[in-house]
Amino acid sequence: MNLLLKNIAKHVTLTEQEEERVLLLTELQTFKAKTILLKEGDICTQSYFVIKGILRSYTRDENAVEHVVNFACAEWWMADMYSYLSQRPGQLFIEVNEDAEVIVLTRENQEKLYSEVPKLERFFRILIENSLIANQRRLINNLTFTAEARYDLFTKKFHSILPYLPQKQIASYIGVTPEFFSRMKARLLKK
Amino acid sequence: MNLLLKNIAKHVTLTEQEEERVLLLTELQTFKAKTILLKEGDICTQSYFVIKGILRSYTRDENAVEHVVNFACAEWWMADMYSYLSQRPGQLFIEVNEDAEVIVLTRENQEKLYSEVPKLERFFRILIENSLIANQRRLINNLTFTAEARYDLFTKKFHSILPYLPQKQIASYIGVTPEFFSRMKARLLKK
DNA sequence: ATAATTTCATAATCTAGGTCAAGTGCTCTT
DNA sequence: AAGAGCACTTGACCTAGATTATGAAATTAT
Repeated sequence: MNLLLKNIAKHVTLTEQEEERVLLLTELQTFKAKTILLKEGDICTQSYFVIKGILRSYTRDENAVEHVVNFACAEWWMADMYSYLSQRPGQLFIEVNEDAEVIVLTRENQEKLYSEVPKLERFFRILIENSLIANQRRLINNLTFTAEARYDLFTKKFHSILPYLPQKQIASYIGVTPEFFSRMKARLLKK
Repeated sequence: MNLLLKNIAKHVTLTEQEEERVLLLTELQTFKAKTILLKEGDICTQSYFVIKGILRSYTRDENAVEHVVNFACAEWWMADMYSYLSQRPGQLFIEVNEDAEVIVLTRENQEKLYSEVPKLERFFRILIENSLIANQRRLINNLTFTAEARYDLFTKKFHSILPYLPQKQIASYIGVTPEFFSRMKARLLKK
């Protein structure tokens, strides 16, 4: 359970009482693969800190084609940030890719934590900042790199979970069809 | 000058003394079109709140092709967030598109404001949150929409400054070549 | 004003990546 | 153990968008 506390400790130092509060206001839960934690149109009332397993977020376009937005493995957070922050219906699905153990933090409890442990304002601000930076970088990468280069970056970012990801999901994340991805991989192996 | 204060007031309420501090720690500056405020490799030590005119950020890829990352017009912030937050060399250029009047906030003064006016922690957190949301949405749009649909979204987001933007920059922002963009526009006019 | 530079349009050709379709092996039921 | 469904591959064909090139119009500098 203290993986979350360890993670917080990387950015701010809490007293034992403050750590106590964090433990009390979060909850460890386990989910089987294929469980859907959030659907399009839902309001995202909780965020997930992954201890074990893999989560995945995606949207469906007007042709019902799924587009993977992100994966989260151990020590990553997952939520539909738009919906979570605005408390309005979002467009993301969040699904369990591999049997998972996650720490659940409700929006409500996060607000409580903000007032009871103000240092956490700083912690979450840093999280959001990092998330923003990662997003901007990915946007730039999508604009400037070819599918092959994007795949290369992907393998670096997610190498620890690579063998667990179906390649149609990887294809979707980097923005190509599964057919093209399959061909591309075959081409890369020849080199 | 109080456009910034008005903007802050949308999210947090400051006392007169606090507003005083904000005014003292920021500075109004004017820049001619084509001025380069930040270059690739620089450390971004200040962020800009636009009062008048237009700023633009972009990267150059390995073939020296420019990719527009964003535009900022009145009441928008502009910075290389990666570099600004991490204080490490960034990859963005920031250039003045149209003669501009901007409020400059240095990283240093922002830190001062955080400690002198803690409410601003909240203000800037909200800014970053909104920025993250906008970015994620754009990423999803790029993955799910065609160039034509992306152009449509662009005109909605930037309609107020549309006539001032060279179309090669618009093309770059939505991720197509100027030639293709020109033909696409001609095609759209026929409808 | 005039030269120089930049922007925009149009056309011909090319290619990264998409679509549709068929077939092979998996895994998961039951 | 048999079938139903997925995930992946491969092939033939298609298209959105890139590239290269050329010239006209519009800005900018001299």
